[in-house]
Amino acid sequence: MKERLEALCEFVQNAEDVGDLQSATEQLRDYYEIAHIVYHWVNSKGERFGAGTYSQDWVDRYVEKDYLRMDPVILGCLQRFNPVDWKDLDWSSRAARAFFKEAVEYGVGNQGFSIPIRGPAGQFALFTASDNKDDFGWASFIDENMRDLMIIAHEFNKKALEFEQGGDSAPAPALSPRELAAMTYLAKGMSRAQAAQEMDISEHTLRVYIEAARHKLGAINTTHAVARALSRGLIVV
Amino acid sequence: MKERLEALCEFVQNAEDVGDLQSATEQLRDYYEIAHIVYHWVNSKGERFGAGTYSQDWVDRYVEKDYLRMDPVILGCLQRFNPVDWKDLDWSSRAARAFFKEAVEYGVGNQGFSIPIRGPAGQFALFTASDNKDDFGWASFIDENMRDLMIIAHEFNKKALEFEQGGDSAPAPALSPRELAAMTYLAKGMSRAQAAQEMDISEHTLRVYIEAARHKLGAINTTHAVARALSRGLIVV
DNA sequence: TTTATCCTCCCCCAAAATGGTGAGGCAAAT
DNA sequence: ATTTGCCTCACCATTTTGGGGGAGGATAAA
Repeated sequence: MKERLEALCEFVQNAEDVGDLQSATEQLRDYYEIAHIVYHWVNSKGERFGAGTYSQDWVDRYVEKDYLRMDPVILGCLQRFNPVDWKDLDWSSRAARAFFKEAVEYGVGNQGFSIPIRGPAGQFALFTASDNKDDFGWASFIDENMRDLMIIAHEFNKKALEFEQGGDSAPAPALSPRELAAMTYLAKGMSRAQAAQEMDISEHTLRVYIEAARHKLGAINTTHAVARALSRGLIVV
Repeated sequence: MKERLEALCEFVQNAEDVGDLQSATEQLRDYYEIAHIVYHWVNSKGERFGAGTYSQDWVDRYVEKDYLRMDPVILGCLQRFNPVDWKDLDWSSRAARAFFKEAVEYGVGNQGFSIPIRGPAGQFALFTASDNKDDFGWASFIDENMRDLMIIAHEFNKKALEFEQGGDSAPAPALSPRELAAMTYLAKGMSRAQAAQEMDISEHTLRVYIEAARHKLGAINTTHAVARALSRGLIVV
């Protein structure tokens, strides 16, 4: 059985387009003998992609109702690091319970397990397995397969990132040390005067760095430059 | 052997303080028979913690020289999603090569493998294994153990997050939709006037959002607020 | 139902940031 | 050896932000 999983991992690794990922989710679902496997991600431009085995009806419904903005699975995972069982999410609001009821009606399954994955520049993805099982059966399934699922989720995400970067590769301009320092201090909320004092240079000089960084980053003002430097992982606050 | 690994995973899971994580890195190093295992992380407040087997001399040297700001491993992983072999990083600059040379002299090892891990609220961590090996030996070590290392890294991070949240829970200030929109437009480089136009509200109203966001985020100016919103993953540009 | 949060609008004025232009010394890379 | 990039300093007028105040209506949770 493990060999089959290896093969599936390789299948994901060799995927050449989103269709292959779609196919991979179907194979995984069959392999695990559960209701659904879904992977979807949001790239740094806020565009969404998905591959999974949910029925088209449910996907349409989901998009139509803009459930993404209230789905407790999404909201919960956005604030979490570790994989989460759907049972542990916040279903307290009326809207959330109605949503869950509807999801079950559409065949999503009454049990679910979602793995959040984050990349640089705000990339966020979710890998989900769901099924109809009782609590005990689901718990033992998760216990047994969680780690494999995490590895597979990782493979999916690697691919998703490849596809994204294939689209347009931002060469990530390098900033000089002083420029980085300037950006860092500004990101910490210092004024130019304060940052200049911290760096022990004149405010005029500091401005030169800021402007240089702005140009390199293609930013139109300081806030924009700091945002880009952060997004691209050039500085850490 | 696998059982031993399981035991180590459990050891990490049962860690009660940073000292236990430290001890875990030592056991992992011995288990894998390599030079070093290091885990270090930056929490949402920008504080750094670490647990690992590097010599105190090297750690002191690293802090003293503020190598964090130029270490190609850190810089590279901040821009990456997937685990990376040190060989694949950017060592082109003179400073980077000098740094590497020095690191080797301090016994860090000439080969390394680092796994970047991201959590919500801008949490960022790095799990690193390093050793002295030739390219082939290292490659086969990585090939064989990468997945286990990823799982272990995940366990470390789970613990680190627990400790952080245990210390003092930063309640993760939630911004309202309009506040988020305002932050997003500002992060894109728009002026208040432009953002207001984009949101189809008066500039005065926009200012209310910006100030509300500033206060919620504990930021002292707009740039700071945008930086925090980005760091904490509240907005994506 | 009450309470809380959000959304929207308005005033004034001081302080800070921006944009454009210019210039010299120094180190590294080609 | 020449070019390129980095670090440092300066002035001007204009635009943008920041800080303080106050107020009404809608919506949603408790």
